[in-house]
Amino acid sequence: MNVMNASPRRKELTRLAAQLFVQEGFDRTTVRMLAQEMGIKSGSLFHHFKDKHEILAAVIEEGTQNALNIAQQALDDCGRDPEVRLRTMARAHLETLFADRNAHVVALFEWRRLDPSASAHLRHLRDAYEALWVDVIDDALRAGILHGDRFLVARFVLGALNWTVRWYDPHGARTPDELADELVAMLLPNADTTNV
Amino acid sequence: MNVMNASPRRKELTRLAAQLFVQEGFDRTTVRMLAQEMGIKSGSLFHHFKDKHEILAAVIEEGTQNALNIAQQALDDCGRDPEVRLRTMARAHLETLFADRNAHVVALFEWRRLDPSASAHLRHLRDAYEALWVDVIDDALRAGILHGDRFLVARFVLGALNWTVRWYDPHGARTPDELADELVAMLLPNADTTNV
DNA sequence: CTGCTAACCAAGCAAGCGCTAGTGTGAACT
DNA sequence: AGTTCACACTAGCGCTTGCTTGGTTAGCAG
Repeated sequence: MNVMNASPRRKELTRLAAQLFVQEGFDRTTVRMLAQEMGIKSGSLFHHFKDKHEILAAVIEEGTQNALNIAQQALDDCGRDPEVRLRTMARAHLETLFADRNAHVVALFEWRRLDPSASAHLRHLRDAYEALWVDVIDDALRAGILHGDRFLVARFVLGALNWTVRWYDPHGARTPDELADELVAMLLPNADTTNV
Repeated sequence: MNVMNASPRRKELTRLAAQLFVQEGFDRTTVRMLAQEMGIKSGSLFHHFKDKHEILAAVIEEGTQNALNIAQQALDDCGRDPEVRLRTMARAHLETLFADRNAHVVALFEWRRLDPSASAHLRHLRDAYEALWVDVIDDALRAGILHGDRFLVARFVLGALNWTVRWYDPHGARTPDELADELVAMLLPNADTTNV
């Protein structure tokens, strides 16, 4: 079941919803709050979305689909060198994470509020994204610049990156790209990228 | 303001609350559900806790205090070698994370539902815990077995470890200790700890 | 026996919740 | 000119929420 954000109006509403979901959390965000933020009355909201859960699904789909597109594009453009691909992927991850910050925070922390049907569809999207990572990490393992179990390494790296939404300020001292490079440098101590 | 879990009755109620908060999330857990799980009526609950938010604070305090104690103890017992200390800290972290799993999952994902007064007190506890980590990582940096910015490395490592609650099954193939060792091995490729 | 306290219960209030039903309204198409 | 349709509104239903109130019970100290 594809949720689809066809109309531009709906896409805008989804963006606003994402912001509120981050501020308040899904459960504490009422349809009346959502409607007010959108400049309409609460009843009108159900013309665009069949129920509150569909709004959540729309938010998460939007963010995940974007992440997938950006990562795919970045990988296509960056050549075959395993170290470069690893760095590219880390950069792409943080780039989306802070470009679509609201949508991703919702995806990471409100995942469980999805109803089962939407959850199944969105898990496929997320798995596709994770597969890109496992692929890149596989290359790095074969090249001998990383060590360990492929899935384990992927999850450790994704964990470290996703956790950044908890403490990193994108307007602070470091750019997302620098942050990504620092993580890769920590993992690949043979390269002399101990700058910054 | 210390929340305190003085009475043993209250401690038991806190443990049950943690379980429900994990299952349902704080917002979706009603006082009636909590009361039923505890074998009492919803009104009686407010004899033990002044309001629902105090239950959340009690859960989080319990878990964080435990983590601090365990880590402190483990560090006191493990000598001065930086690599050993790093491994010890990672093991201690995963040990608490899955021993007091419910309390920690709540602490990680329901943090924002705390009211400001409790939040301030508990942030101090958490900062004290994070300080232990920064200390250990400082040693590792000075010894040259890790590279990068001290806070950055600490947060990447904590991110990778905390994220494990999302995918790791403590009853699966790997013990928490093995998991911790794999992470350290990934970070310290000079050591030949690529076993398991 | 009396007085005190911790622990509990029954009943229910006021507020807020997601969502529905029925009704315009103005722009676009026929 | 008539029809359609996307979009919005008003009003409120039925239910659940956190929490309060006033009272009961059992255990224990003097």
